Amino acid sequence: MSITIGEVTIGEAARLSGVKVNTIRFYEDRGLLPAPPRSDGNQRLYGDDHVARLRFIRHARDLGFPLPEVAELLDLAHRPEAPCDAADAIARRQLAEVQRRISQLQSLAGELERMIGFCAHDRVATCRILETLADHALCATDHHAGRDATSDVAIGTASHAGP
Amino acid sequence: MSITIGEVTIGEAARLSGVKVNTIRFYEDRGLLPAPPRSDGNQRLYGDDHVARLRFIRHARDLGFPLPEVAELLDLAHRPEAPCDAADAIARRQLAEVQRRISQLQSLAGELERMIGFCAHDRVATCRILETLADHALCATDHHAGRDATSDVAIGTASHAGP
DNA sequence: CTTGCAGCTACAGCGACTGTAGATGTTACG
DNA sequence: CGTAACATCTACAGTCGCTGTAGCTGCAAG
Repeated sequence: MSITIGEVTIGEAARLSGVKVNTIRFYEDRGLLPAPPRSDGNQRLYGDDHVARLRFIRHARDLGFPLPEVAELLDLAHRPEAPCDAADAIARRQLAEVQRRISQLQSLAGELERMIGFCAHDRVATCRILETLADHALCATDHHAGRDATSDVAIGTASHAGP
Repeated sequence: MSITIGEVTIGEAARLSGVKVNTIRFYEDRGLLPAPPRSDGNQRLYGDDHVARLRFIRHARDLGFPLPEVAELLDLAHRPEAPCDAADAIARRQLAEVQRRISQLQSLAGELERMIGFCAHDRVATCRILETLADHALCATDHHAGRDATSDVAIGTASHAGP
């Protein structure tokens, strides 16, 4: 018989996995997806296992795992007897990273909200948003510089002071 | 007189602004910072206005504004008579983007927490983390594909089905 | 006069793709 | 069977926002 069910082209694999065609080739190049057999006309032919692997990669990527960690997870996934501590560690590391990014973004959102709330919707000259950026610019690096910044510093296109 | 106070080298400007030397040159290249005058020995000489501008850029970048928007904000900042709606719009756009990223990351963290919570800390064969990735891999793209994925798909190195 | 750091230009590299050019393969229609 | 339209092939450039490097030159101190 030799029924090779589910052997699909790269385009079909892309459709089935939700990974773009170019990205599939990219993953192959990076060793995340083994090189598939080719047709007579040199076209890649993928089986269900490839497609499943692509979906695994896609999901892991959606969760924010960088490619090296995705590779690690894939590696673990096909060694069923290995202890799962490693996978746990990777997931926890990733969770910590994600939480770090969330709190970073939250303080950032808070500052943006404050900026927007203060905006008088008048002229740029009195715009709190730009003032905030300029003011913070002046004080944000006090730990770098001892010099007391004069408050009349222009943000404009630095016209160079004549010699 | 022609007292050109505060003319500093690039290294000093870096220290004062918190922007790295290479990054300052990069910003100049990208048109965010005007090319400063040079010394006899061809070295850049920055004034207070340049340093203030660098601090403005740095703060805007810290808030996550991409460079083109930073450029827009800088543009606005030195046109004091322009209405500040544009700055407001940029800030609001940025806030929306940040909030979008936060909620994305939060659902992501939720999923990671669920994965980790379910982990039996046994063998990979029963590891919920890897199963979650594989399972979701199988259902996550149902909207792409009509084909009902068989549940015995291996994630392992796609050994190609013989012809 | 030498030492050593700071600055100069120009370019390669990161991560994770995306998009393109130009050649070939495959398929549908007449 | 021909042809048109589309899919795939390889190979490489571009994206973003830097960072780091190599191999120079400038400059202040001892």
